[in-house]
Amino acid sequence: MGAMATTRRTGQDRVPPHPDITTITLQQVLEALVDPVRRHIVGELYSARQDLSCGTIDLPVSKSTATHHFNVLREAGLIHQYYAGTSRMNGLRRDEIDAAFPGLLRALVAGRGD
Amino acid sequence: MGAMATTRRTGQDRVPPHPDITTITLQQVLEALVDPVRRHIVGELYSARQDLSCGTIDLPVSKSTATHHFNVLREAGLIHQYYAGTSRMNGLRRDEIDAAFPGLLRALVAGRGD
DNA sequence: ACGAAAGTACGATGGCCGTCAAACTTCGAT
DNA sequence: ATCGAAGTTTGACGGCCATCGTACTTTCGT
Repeated sequence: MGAMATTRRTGQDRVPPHPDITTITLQQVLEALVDPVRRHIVGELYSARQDLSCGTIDLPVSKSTATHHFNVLREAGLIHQYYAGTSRMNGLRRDEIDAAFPGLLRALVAGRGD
Repeated sequence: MGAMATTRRTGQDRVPPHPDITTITLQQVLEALVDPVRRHIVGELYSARQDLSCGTIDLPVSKSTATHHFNVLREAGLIHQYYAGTSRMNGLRRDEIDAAFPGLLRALVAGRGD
């Protein structure tokens, strides 16, 4: 109602909160990575070795569900997200994950056959 | 009412089926190990370095639930089970797991802090 | 200024899974 | 032969989570 009374929210203001990786438990990581769709996302980011927008990774789910999965991954400290135009970019927090859970990421993405 | 017509079922006949480990997918393993109770069981077997009966591992759940968890672990190819008297023994299939999913077991049991 | 593109927010829904209690089975000991 | 110990089986229940459609927001081109 208040005609544009709210401050204009743009660009950087849209970036969601990212957790400190050291506060993440193994339990959280496993709950995030037990889902095949989310593990697929991580696998793509892992082999791409660069940030990817949500759209570039095609998933067997609707857009709203995809958003949900990216959110879970971010909240688990596994990816970082930021905006580039209308696209939301996603990057794997590889080094941090490796530091917090040595060997885990490699063991999971290596699990080819699934 | 065939008086004892059924063949007496004893000892070895009670051992449940164990899957060939190479038929197990990473997805199955993760679904098994995402549960904290089951991961605790695996952790105990891992550090004990010997077979343990269900009773020796104390769990924060009822006996029937414990049975359920051991079953899941067996069906996921992670443990083998056999009877010793009234006790059911459980052994970690460590070498087979390591062969099928290199580095996974170590990464998971190392996750101390949860 | 408009429209399309790329996601997001919000319920609603459906299925799966961890949990338990109660009744039962199997075995060892007395 | 009985009892107790150790698990199992079955059925029921509750909660969580992946999924979707719809409506909405932000940004970029034109």
